[in-house]
Amino acid sequence: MVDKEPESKEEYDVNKFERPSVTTDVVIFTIKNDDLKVLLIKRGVWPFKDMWALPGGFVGMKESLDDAAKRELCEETGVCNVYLEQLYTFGEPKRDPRTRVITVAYMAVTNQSNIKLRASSDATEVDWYSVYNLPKLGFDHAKIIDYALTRLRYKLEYKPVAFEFLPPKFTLTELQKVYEIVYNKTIDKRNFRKKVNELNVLKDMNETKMEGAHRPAKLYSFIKENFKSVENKWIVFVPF
Amino acid sequence: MVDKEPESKEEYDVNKFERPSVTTDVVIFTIKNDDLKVLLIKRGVWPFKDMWALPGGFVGMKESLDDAAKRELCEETGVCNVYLEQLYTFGEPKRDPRTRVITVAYMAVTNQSNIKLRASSDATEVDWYSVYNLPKLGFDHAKIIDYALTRLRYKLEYKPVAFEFLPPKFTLTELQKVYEIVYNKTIDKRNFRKKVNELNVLKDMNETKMEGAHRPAKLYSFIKENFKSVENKWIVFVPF
DNA sequence: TGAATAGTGTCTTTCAGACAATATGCC
DNA sequence: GGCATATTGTCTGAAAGACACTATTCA
Repeated sequence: MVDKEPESKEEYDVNKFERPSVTTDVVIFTIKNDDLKVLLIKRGVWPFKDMWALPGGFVGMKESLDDAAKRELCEETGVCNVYLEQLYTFGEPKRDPRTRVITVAYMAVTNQSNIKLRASSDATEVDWYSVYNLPKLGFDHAKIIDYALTRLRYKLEYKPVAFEFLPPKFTLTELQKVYEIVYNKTIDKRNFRKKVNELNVLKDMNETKMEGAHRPAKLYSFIKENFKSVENKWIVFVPF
Repeated sequence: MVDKEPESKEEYDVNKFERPSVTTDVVIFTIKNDDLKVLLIKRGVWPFKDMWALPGGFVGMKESLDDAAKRELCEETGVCNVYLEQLYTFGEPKRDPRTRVITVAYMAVTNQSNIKLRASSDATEVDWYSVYNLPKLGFDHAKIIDYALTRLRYKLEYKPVAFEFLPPKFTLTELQKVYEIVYNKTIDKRNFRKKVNELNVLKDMNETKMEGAHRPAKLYSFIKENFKSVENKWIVFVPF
């Protein structure tokens, strides 16, 4: 016996096939205490109860993947309105003990100030951890963070993501520190400034920042419109 | 009334949440008649019946995403055992008129020889189309192909994907043509050979290929083990 | 020997990377 | 003046890019 082929939405049987669950998980980076951190939540429920994991959750039937990632991050951690990009989709059949769960991983970047963490019902604790010193993680989240770090380093080479780590006004030393911390290596100050200058994407704010008994530093802001990724190459310090 | 929190797989209710469908779609590239082509199928069923679309289909509950992409490509088109990499996941709520369908897009590359196309039950026709002259496509598949082409060009800069377009033994002119066709621009022959030579990834097969009344060309093969993407940069002709 | 493609080297320019002294503010 | 960080330019080596002639085969 052969089923009649559906010819419209009304005739289409949505329950014909068994379906997996789809979640989003977000690796959110920030810089705090001169260290690259990711936000983790301590799970309050089975599976991996009491272990740390990435914020994330099920995708609603009527929301886009981007919206789901945004919503989950905001709900679970209080981190809202940040730079977000899709990374990779992890779908090994056994990666979640509950059922078949496919997760669309996202990467986010924010500056540390103005972020007030909050714990949700699913998470007993929320905290920043150094990417170089992670706790034991549930699911395949260690692999996801590893992937996100590779992407972050790669992305910083050719897109102006570094500014997402900084407040709207920043000094050149602060910008350099972002690269140094993400790449975990020191950079020559003169070469750095030479390259940044050639890009013509910074606006001198005619303000200075003083902190300590030394010469104050000029403050700059990033002019997004001036950035041309096709014509100008972006800063490349660590080729992969 | 509050549900008891599940503490094991047995207590977990997989049907608590409504779930989307998940598919894989594959953009497979090849070079044929000096043109970059993608494989399309003419849909035999609703929706988008009689329009062209990417090969793909629903992910099985017990197969990985990579396996699903491989299987669908092989089943629907007869193209099996090829280079495959995950691209991006498209999940706009209205992208499929049947129901909520999230698709994990893949990119594949193969050489044209040895491929015998076959049509499956879902497809009335299977054929190669120039990426520069595509027919009207169903779903958001035009966007997916566009994304794939960008990735392909980018990937060719730093990974040895070009060889996937070629048979095991090839001439330097054939290799150069791959880059010229993918980037849609001409390359200087001497500069190309200089760069390829510096990479030390080719083995002289001590054979020649003759076709026509002119000097025969040497045949080479690619030595995968010699390729070091971290130390050596790969060929970069068209920076993005 | 003419037609067609294979194969080869030099020069110039650009950019990355190494490198150190002066400037400015606070105490 | 001492301390701490900000700011600035030159030189060198490597690699990209422009460019043209000789070699080999067949008809």
